[in-house]
Amino acid sequence: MSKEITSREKDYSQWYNDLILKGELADYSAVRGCMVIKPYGFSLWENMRDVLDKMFKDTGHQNAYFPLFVPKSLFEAEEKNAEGFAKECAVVTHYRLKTDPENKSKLIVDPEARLEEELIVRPTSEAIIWNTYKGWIQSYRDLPILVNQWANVVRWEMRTRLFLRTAEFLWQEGHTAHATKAEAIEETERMLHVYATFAEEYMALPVVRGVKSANERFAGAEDTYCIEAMMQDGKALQAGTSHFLGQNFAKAFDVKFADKDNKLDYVWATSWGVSTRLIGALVMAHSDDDGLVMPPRIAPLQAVIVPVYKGEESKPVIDAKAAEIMMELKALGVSVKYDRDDSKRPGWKFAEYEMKGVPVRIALGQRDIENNQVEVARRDTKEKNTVSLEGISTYVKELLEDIQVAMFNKAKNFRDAHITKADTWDEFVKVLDEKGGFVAAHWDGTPETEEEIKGKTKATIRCIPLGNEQEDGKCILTGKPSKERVLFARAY
RNA sequence: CGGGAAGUAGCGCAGGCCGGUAGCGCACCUGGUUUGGGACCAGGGGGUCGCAGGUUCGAAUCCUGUCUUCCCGACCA
Repeated sequence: MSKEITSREKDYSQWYNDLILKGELADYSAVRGCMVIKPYGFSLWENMRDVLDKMFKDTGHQNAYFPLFVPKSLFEAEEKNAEGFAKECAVVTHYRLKTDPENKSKLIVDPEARLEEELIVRPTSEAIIWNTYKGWIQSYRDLPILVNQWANVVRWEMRTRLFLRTAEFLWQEGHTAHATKAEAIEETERMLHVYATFAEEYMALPVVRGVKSANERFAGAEDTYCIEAMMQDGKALQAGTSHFLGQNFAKAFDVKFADKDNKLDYVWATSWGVSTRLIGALVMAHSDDDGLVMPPRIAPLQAVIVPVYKGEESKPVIDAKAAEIMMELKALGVSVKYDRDDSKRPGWKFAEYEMKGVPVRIALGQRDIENNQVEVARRDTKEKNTVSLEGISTYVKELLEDIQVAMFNKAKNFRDAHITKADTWDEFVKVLDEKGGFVAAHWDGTPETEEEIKGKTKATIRCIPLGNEQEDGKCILTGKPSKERVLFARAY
């Protein structure tokens, strides 16, 4: 069984790659660092997108779309933001190819078609959006602007990994403009909580809500809020960020508004995003050595019915019963597929749907029909039960909810068991090396200390949790006084 | 971007050192028997060896360059 997947213990990285490739979420492509998201993986993304999109709209946002290209002069306007991304920008310098005079079958870049101003392929859209907002905002009556866009962005990463870090990826980026600082901060926090709710309730992924240290802050932000998740190998993964941008972009793009007293002030801004990286988080948080495990609420397929034929005459009987069950399940809003492909045997299908993480499998054979029952298997625990056909659809519907809750609890127990307090340097290093996970430790609050800890251990401050307990202590490295513990971890 | 490894049929691999025109398993196609955890029998199709040059009578094999991927590192909201 599962002969095709490398076990976590043997090679965690290979296990992850195997799941993505063999679970048919994505493929490598001919372009360095760029992947093909396959239909099954894209279906998962669509489900995530649909839920998030509704949450954004329920909190007052509208979708819009801005250009892929950003003129260099706009890009460099907000200095810190530009600096932060400069090293990983793809740049368009020409607008035409021509036939190679030395080889008619080849094309070359036409040296005479150089752009007067280079275009940056967006690594994020603050620049082009704030340049646009300048024209949209004159008075407080134009505020707030609550806009989101679903888009692709490009960051020329040195080293890529499927879903976790690719040169091009899909995401959403919300960009809002507000009349007051308080309102912008409120928005930043609201969207962080939207992300946390989505991660926990739909992806069954427990997250820590927190604030980034200065070192980890988004380039151009005053504050970066984040949700941090814990993977099965004990490494942390940033699953979403929400930024309070202050007036930095308004100043860089000269976006002012007149308040009720006709006084001019710069607009306050936020931006927030989650990406297809969440799929990587989902894979690494829930899957096992037999394949993917999909949380029911966003699973591309929630249930599959596998017929177990016994002779030619059993086929119409089983097909008819399966059709009944399908109808019932669909009526309850369960996505279900009947796999009557006769070229594959049941055992093959069992393994296949386990690989793809389909939450519930129903095996239906002649024997079952005679006994008015089916065999129902749940993917998360591999438990199999014989269930009466009476009320089967309700049973499955409830089982899907049970699985959703069980997956979250399992991941949360793991996460909670991997938050370890450390009070001495030796202890700190030992936990990182031997156990992994988050280490809650005191820190003197300086970027220099964080940098030094990173240099020594590869661990960074993942976040300062919101509502963090205040407690006097001494910095793990310098021994200087500290008022609270922060969460360190090695991270993706 | 530095170090290491790899690229031969859809997938996984052998062949390469000692150049002579490509092989195995799975998958695929046809027919049949099957079907409660990756079925079996018989017959059959498919690749010119990542790409581009070079050496040679002849290159999967030797040489050079290049592209893609994996692992480690540096880098990275």
